[in-house]
Amino acid sequence: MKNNIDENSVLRFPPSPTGNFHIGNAKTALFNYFLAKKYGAKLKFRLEDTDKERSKKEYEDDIIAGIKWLGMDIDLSSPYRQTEHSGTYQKYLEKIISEGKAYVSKEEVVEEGQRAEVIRLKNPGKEVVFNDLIKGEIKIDTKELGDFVIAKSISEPIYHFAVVVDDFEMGVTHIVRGEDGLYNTPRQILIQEAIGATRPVYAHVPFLLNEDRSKMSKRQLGEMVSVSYYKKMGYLPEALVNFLALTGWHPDGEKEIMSLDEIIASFDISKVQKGGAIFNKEKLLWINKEYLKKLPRERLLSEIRSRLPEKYSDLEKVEKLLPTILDRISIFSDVDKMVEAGELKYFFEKPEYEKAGLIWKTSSEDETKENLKKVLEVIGLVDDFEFTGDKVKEVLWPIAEKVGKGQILWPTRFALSGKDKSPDPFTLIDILGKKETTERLVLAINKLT
RNA sequence: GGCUCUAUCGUCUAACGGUUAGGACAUAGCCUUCUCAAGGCUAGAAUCGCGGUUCGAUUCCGCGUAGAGUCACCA
Repeated sequence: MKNNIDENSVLRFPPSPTGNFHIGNAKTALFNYFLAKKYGAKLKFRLEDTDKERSKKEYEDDIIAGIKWLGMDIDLSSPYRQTEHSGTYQKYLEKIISEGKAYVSKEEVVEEGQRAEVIRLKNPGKEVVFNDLIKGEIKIDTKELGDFVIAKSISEPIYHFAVVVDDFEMGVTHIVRGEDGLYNTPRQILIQEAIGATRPVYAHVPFLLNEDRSKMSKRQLGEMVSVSYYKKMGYLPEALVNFLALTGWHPDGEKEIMSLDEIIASFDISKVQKGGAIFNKEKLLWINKEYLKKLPRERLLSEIRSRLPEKYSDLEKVEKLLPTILDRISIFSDVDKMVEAGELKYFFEKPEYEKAGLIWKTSSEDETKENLKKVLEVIGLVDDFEFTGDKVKEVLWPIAEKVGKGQILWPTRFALSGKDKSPDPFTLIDILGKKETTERLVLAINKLT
């Protein structure tokens, strides 16, 4: 289906500031953004803040911060606020009432808070048909809707009416929104026809789903539904954008790691999947790691250092440690986990351990002591000024091969780390340096009798 | 329940009506290794069911089935 989007088109992103920026909302915002950028169309930002009870400034700020963080270059300086256009709604309401297309209706008050009078649209009761860019032709019979309510009073339009008026006033030509809007579309089309608005082109983007295929919810996924969570957890926004683009859409080739520009260039709304997609967090993690690998060293260093405690601040050491850390993290908050698990501690201070840990499974205490002495001796032969893990490996490896690699390498590594699991001894030696390595070996030897 | 939408490996997805149904994540195994991580290689894994149309259906149509969404004086 032709989407007819060009540089004269107007798209929109209209969140209501009644909650934190939802990841599903970010997905539709992104799809709008890809389209706007690709075709040079406008993307207007609107705040649907008519619900005064639930709308909050903090949510508005959260949404704006999220848009910026994701790297969407949208003009956020003067959003169209529904609360600033009440006069406009009233004008249209009065117009269609006077034309007999809507009317003030007397209501029976059943519940508390119900109005005795509301405004209803005179529903022609026809079948509404529209072509959705993603879903295809949709036919819905509006008869059962009856004369539905469009405003609580002449100055209080309800959502559907406000949206239609806003889109018309803003010159919106393409509405790309979440799938939940699909069923709202026919009644909005009816309102459009009543006020004499032109019909925009629709595209309904499928949901992001929970594991059980229900709509992604805070109830099931907690904080994971909020964009701010990903920032907090140290995901890279580029990775999130790449991931979100890939849920429900796929480029022509098999390349999945794509820059924003590449996504924009190849994005095609007609190829968006019709069904929802379960949020695959493992894949997101993998994508993030791919982006991490490509990150400039300086940036990596500063992000990681900012997550290390004060006592691990030795710059030279952290620089040496960088590849080791990078191998073990997918997101920056994994650094926090490493710190908590004590996986970094032994790089900065001497480890504490029981001597039994030093002994390789097929070895004895005596043998271990002898082997460590041997290691110490050999390491002593490597010149101070060319002391690196590789140099040590050159001299130690032949011995390890002769005596048994487990016999030599396990106690060496354990003496340096005090851990069953750690990077290999040469990496440790490289990071620790000659003096510290020697000291730790001596301590280990002295533990053994 | 009415209405609407959806249906390819566990997950995200490719495939003008003609492919040994492709890729990625995850999983398993192997390699590399003293351990862990990373990396490399390999493997298993799918067209929801039944009918039709067609020389030929993952693809088109119908009916089932399953799932989701929606049925406000919320947005």
